[in-house]
Amino acid sequence: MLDPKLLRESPDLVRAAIAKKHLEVDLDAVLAVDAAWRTQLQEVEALRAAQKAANAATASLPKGSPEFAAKIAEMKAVSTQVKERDAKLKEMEEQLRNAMLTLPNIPHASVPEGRTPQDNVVAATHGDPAQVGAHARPHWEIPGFEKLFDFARGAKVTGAGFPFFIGDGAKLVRSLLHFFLEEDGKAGYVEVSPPIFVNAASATATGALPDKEGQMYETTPDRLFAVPTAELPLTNFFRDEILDESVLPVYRCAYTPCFRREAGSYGKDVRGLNRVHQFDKVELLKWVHPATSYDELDKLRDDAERLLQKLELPYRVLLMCGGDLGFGQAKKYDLEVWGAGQKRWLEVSSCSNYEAFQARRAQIRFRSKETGKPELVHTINGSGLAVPRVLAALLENNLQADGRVKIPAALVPYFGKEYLSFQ
RNA sequence: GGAGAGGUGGCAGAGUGGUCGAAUGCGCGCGCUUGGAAAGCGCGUGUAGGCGCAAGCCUACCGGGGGUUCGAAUCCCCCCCUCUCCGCCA
Repeated sequence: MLDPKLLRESPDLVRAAIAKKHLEVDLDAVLAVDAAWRTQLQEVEALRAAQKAANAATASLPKGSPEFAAKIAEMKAVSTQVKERDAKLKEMEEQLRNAMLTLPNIPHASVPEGRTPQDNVVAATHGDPAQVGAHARPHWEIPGFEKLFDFARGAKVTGAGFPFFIGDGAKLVRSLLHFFLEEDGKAGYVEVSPPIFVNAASATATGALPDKEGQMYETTPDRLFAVPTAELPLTNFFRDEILDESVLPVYRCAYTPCFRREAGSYGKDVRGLNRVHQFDKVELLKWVHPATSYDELDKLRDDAERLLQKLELPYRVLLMCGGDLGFGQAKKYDLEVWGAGQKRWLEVSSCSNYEAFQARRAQIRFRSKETGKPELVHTINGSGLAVPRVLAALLENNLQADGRVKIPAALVPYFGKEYLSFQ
């Protein structure tokens, strides 16, 4: 959600933001709703002030006296009027809130212009895609793949996109998670093991509701949502709180399974481990002082990149253009690992600065030492990292002539062996 | 899951349906006092929204939502949470 004051004082900034994100929003309609609401608010508050004054006067009159009775009769009329206008005001408040929710966050000045993924800017490339994967093939075509990654039985037991990981497959998942958490811990992120279901209030505060309602698994009868990312429980940790400025920045990481219904996905995207309904991911999240948020975004991106470097996987960093930015994001980098067999880039981390957009909706603030007043924090998050696609890239890039997969040196202490075998 | 008790400001804790944004204490801030500190004394100390150049003014908020009433922290209903006891259980 945007700052209503910004909308009133600088509507052109908001207009430019909408254009840069290539969204269709009727800003004038929002402004009109806002103006109407303020007029109504002033009317209601004036009436209330009168009502309060009259009530105070009544209190000093002797009960049962003619003056008392007269005053009450008089106030009945005011009361009726307040109720009518107040009902109208509530309606308009709801309208205003809905209108405000249609306004996207403002992209940072450094975000490139552009409409489609083709307009994203390659900010960095690490490793040489051409030099790896001599024996590469799509991971799902590696002989013996289904022994370690059993999609067919997963489909039987639960449904498509819920694979079983078996033997070395399961062990590799566990090794990666352990590796990620250890490395993230060294980088200063405090490990958290959060609930993997959140309530509607939490889902709403981070914007998952109502926008992505159909993308989440929902439980009955309690109406809890299986988390699509640890970002949800993690961000909501400080919901409706005012932090001491001295605790900022707060760095946290969390492993959770992530659940996504992925309605509407199709094609190559969904082959093998590229896109599944349940997957494991370590999420990095920071709550920071607004003055430092872009430095913190870059540092978080470095932290995520370092994981890929240690795994010796080729990857690139995309700076997302305006049109490819999420609704609430001010700036975003995607980390894409090279899938040597599929010959595709696979997104494994999305590092974003939401500035105050999430914080306003979730009411996460800190008390400014300077002003003594509460201010909204900036929130930054990114994966560090998502397991299945890293695993897919590992299989494809490190496949040997003998059909085994070489485990990167950094991972060997966790995996316990230098090779993964499909036998 | 059952029975009971309770949710009030940073914390503790009062509050008869009417001048209660809410006593009092603690904490915190500023000042006085002191050689310095403690104690003591005085003043101040919530959040949000609207209006205003500003000083400031107005409105709302006593777990959340709804209701009764001219008027609700106080009465009624629903929900959430916490505590105690019982049951069940990894």
